[in-house]
Amino acid sequence: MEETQNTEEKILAAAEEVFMKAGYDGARMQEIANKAEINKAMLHYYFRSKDKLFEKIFDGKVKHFFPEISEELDKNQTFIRKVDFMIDAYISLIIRFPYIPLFVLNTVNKDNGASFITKLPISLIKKISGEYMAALEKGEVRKVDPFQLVISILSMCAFPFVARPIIMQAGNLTKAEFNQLMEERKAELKRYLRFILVEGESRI
Amino acid sequence: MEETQNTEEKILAAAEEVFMKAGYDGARMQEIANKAEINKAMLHYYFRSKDKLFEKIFDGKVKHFFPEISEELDKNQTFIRKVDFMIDAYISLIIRFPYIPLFVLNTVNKDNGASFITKLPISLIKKISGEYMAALEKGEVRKVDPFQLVISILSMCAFPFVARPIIMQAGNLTKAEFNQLMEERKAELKRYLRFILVEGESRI
DNA sequence: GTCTATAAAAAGATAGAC
DNA sequence: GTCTATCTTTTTATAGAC
Repeated sequence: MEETQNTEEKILAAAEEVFMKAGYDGARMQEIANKAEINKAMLHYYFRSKDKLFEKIFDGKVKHFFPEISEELDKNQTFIRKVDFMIDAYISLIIRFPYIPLFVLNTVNKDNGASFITKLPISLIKKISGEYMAALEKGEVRKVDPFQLVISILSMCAFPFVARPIIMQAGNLTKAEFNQLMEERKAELKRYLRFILVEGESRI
Repeated sequence: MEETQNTEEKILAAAEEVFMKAGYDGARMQEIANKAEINKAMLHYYFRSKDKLFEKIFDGKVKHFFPEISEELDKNQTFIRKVDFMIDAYISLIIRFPYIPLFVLNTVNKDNGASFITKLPISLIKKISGEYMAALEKGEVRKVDPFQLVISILSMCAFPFVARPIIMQAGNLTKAEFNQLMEERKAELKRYLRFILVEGESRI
């Protein structure tokens, strides 16, 4: 944390924290003001309304909903290695920002959430599908439904984090142990994907 | 809908609808009253407070977060067939009650959500793990981490529904097309699980 | 049990002094 | 830019007549 954090930055940091944990409906402007160590009036002075402040936070965080791997996907690598990279990157990302998945999912599921959906870097999904198709042409991978495949990878990476309290209860885990489980999960998922995409191919 | 739906039932039906879509924080007692076609005072007459009403709804719906397949798991079947059954049952369940996953996940992720977690039928997770271990002993399945496996199955079934707006956007789908995709997903996931657990040698 | 009216509290937003 | 004080609206909850 910087010593020279100005008011706007303090508000943004506080708002991020509160909106992430409580969501839009659960967030309170008073709590944001307290956390930023300023008064409510300042929130409106800088950002006019709760809506506007929320949008600022969403815009800043939405890029962390999907990992930035576009560059990596362009490299000359096998598809399975690209998937490896994606799994590592995605799980690492969410371990760092564990509140983002539920935050984003709630926002886009709200009645007025349609406008937020367009802000997501959805192109990643199509890009991975495209990479898969190219790999299929080369005979690198088995034939599966590309869209379902991408959904499955994202699901297996992201869902455990939104279900964290349940998983912690089921496995009787501490927060540290949960993170450890997610670290180990990377290798496990990479194994799964090999089974799904390449091993046993000769029998099909 | 029954003609002879009394006030309490009307309130519960309305509350369920509103809480499911909006969550606790987003739900408004006035909206529940409107939907139930009674006035707000009645809500408090029957349920005292918003908290109490919410808890009633949660208690009634939480059983639908996991499918009821305990009986099926006890049958003398291969593990892979039990997983098949679970995938079909789970996806069918969520297609019927699409709001439940996000509703439950939000509730257990809230600061005061700890008390709600214990109400989930978490034993299912351990039961499936146990079934897996038995199958492993018999040489029916490959060695994987049982806990990670169960998490993966649940993830692949449930996550697409909480990410529905994103998936619909990415695939340019209508609601009906999305449900169709989820129906097809059953078969795709069953294939995946065969690749993961028994390689290409699955004999049905 | 059901209603209208209203209290009580919470929460977003603004006015105006400095 | 920052603050205190206040307004307005929303929302939960209750009182009391019928």
